[in-house]
Amino acid sequence: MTEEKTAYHHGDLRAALLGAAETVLADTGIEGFSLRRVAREVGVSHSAPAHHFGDTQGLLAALAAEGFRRFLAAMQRRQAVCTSTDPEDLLVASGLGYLDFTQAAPALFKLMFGSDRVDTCDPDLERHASAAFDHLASDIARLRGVSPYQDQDAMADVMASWSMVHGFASLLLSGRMQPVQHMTEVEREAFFRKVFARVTQ
Amino acid sequence: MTEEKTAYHHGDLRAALLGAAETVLADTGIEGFSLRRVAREVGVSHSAPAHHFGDTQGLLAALAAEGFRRFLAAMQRRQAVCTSTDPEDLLVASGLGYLDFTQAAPALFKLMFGSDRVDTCDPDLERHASAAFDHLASDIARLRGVSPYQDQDAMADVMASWSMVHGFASLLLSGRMQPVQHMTEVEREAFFRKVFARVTQ
DNA sequence: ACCTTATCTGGACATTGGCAAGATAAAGGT
DNA sequence: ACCTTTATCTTGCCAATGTCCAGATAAGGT
Repeated sequence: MTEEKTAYHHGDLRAALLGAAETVLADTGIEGFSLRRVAREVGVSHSAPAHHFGDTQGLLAALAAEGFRRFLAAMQRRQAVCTSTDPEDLLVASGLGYLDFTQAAPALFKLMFGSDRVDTCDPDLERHASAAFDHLASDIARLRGVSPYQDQDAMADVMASWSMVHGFASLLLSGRMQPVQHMTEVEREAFFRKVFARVTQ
Repeated sequence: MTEEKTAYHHGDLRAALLGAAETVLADTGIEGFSLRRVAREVGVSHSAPAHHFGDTQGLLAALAAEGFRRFLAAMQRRQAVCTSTDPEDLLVASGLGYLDFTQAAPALFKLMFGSDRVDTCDPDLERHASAAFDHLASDIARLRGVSPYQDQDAMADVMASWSMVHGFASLLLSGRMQPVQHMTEVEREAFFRKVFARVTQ
């Protein structure tokens, strides 16, 4: 029951499919994504995934949920290595983590935010997406001293910083931000800090 | 050679296909987009589009180019009805035009920025995308009194405002901006002005 | 009139997602 | 031990899709 011996009952097909799905996604992009290829990659029949995820939407929703988990982790990681305790620096750190994620897993990022192929009603997905949003909200709460959920100006701050970093990342990925496209990683980070500063004052 | 009589030689198949493609795109989304359905909609054989656009990528690239044309027009329209001559107001007007377009043609917008299914090397597409970018750059040039192409701070301003409005629009479309989702149109515009003000100072 | 070129049709093929029926294994109750 | 139930996976099937290819049809130039 360990590996490669059992023809039937893979053991942990669900996880294996998710892993393969991410590979395929990164390889072919969302539009070229194929459920059958994922199955082939894992070495199971073409309709094996159905039992675990229902259909393609289901698999992609699960993958997107996993994406949001890592997305949040990326923001927290940057904050963890941030020596400062200044709320503004911590917000910037989150922004940098945001960018880290989009650069490391562009296709996954597009899936999470842009795609029509995910079941956005998936409760697990909703939960993890909300968790990521809450992280940003708490960054702003720390910065402004008031919860965005109770103060409309603070909520506008949340939306402003979120829109900024999200737009920056999206444009970068879509290849339409020519002047930034050819920068080195350090240059890009410096440039982002400069841009992001316009919203954190 | 006017209408519906000629079986062969449709007359203006290229334009008809583009029109139908937009309808199909709005109807099924990018991922559900089907070349054969576009052909069916127009009433031609399934491989008629190939001669005009090559393949699906080609058609979608042409559609995206047309999208950028209208995208620019939407920004200019808002500026045209803007009574003020204050550079800041004019920039905000562009932002509102940006939003107008994304709300009016969400699928087209996603195609233009998010999709892997368009041939991004298409020269016509490149040209119109650049024109839209230049419009924003000139808005900033007017506001800062210096061309972004010659001043890195001004370029950071361009990227900041572009990222902001683009992120705002994208998040709105992806349905992940819950607090703003349920606003009326006027509320949303007021909120956007508030958010966007954070980048125009 | 003839030839060239542009435009469109129709058939073919591999690939895809989803469905239904069946095979195989694990678990659970007696 | 045995039998039943459930979970898991396979196989065969279907309609739909994108792209290629050979041809049919029209338009234009000579």
